[in-house]
Amino acid sequence: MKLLDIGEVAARTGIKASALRYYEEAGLISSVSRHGLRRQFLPDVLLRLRLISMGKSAGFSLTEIAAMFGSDGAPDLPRDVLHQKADRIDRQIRELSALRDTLRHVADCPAPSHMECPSFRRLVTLSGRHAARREKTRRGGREFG
Amino acid sequence: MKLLDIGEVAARTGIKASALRYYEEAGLISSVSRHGLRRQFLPDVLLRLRLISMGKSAGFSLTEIAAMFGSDGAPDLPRDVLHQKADRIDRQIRELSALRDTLRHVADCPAPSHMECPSFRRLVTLSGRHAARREKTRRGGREFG
DNA sequence: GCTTGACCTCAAGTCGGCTTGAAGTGGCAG
DNA sequence: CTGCCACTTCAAGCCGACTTGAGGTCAAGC
Repeated sequence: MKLLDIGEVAARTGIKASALRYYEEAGLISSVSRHGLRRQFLPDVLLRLRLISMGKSAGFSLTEIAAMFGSDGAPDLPRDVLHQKADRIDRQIRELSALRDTLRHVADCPAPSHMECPSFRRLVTLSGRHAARREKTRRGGREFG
Repeated sequence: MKLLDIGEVAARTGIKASALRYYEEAGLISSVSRHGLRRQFLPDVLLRLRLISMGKSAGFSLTEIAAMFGSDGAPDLPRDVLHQKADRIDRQIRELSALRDTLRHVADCPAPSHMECPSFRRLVTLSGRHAARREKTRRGGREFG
């Protein structure tokens, strides 16, 4: 079983050793042994780090990510919670698509002021067609989306 | 021309007044006048705030967002830069889709350890099929994705 | 004309996510 | 045996994005 030195993990993932230590501290990854002082990781950590990176992309906090992927890398959460997370990601994908389309539109549309371009306004407003949820919508709440 | 009081903007968007003031400070939005002390905004600010919210979703910093959407809400950047941003978003969408699929898979797959489930591993590894870029890949760099 | 309450300013505080610096350790090459 | 150098710990620092608190202002309603 070949183990990876923290330095190698850093090199292969592009994540600094300091960040890896921080992740371990936070319970996101774990080293299986030491070689001298040096942490050694199972190769699986690479997969796990990809998962973490994706989670971060999706705007989840490290704490949420830790909760999502339990000890063996498999989510511990009940099915419905997982599906909720997936739904949240779906909404975000829609938002991102709208932004991407908006940027591309703007790159190509010659209108003098985009605020007056109907296609522009339509793009921005798209994906926002549900009522603005008010009230304490703290952490994880979608703002007026 | 009906103007919006900051309180109304806050109510309609779900963004706290303090955050709106912060955004104004940062040059992301601007108030057009005061009623007494109170900031008044053009209705367009709502659209602009949607744009900002989307940009945040996409992981752009406020500074990047400010650069993206110039004074009138229209991006100031050269076409190719805009397309680059759009490409970055596209990659992120792919990552998010992979995460979403992974979550859904895990919610439904009965394998005891997902680390050993080939579909799981495939899903995680998907969207990661280009070489890990090393070196100072600070801010905006995609990690091993 | 006084109170009220939603706003104002400005400085300081908070939180997440790391990074940096100082001081130490230990395997390995020469 | 001696460096060396990549790692270690721990505390402190930093940045972005806000929030909070103290103290102030002012249009509107009674």
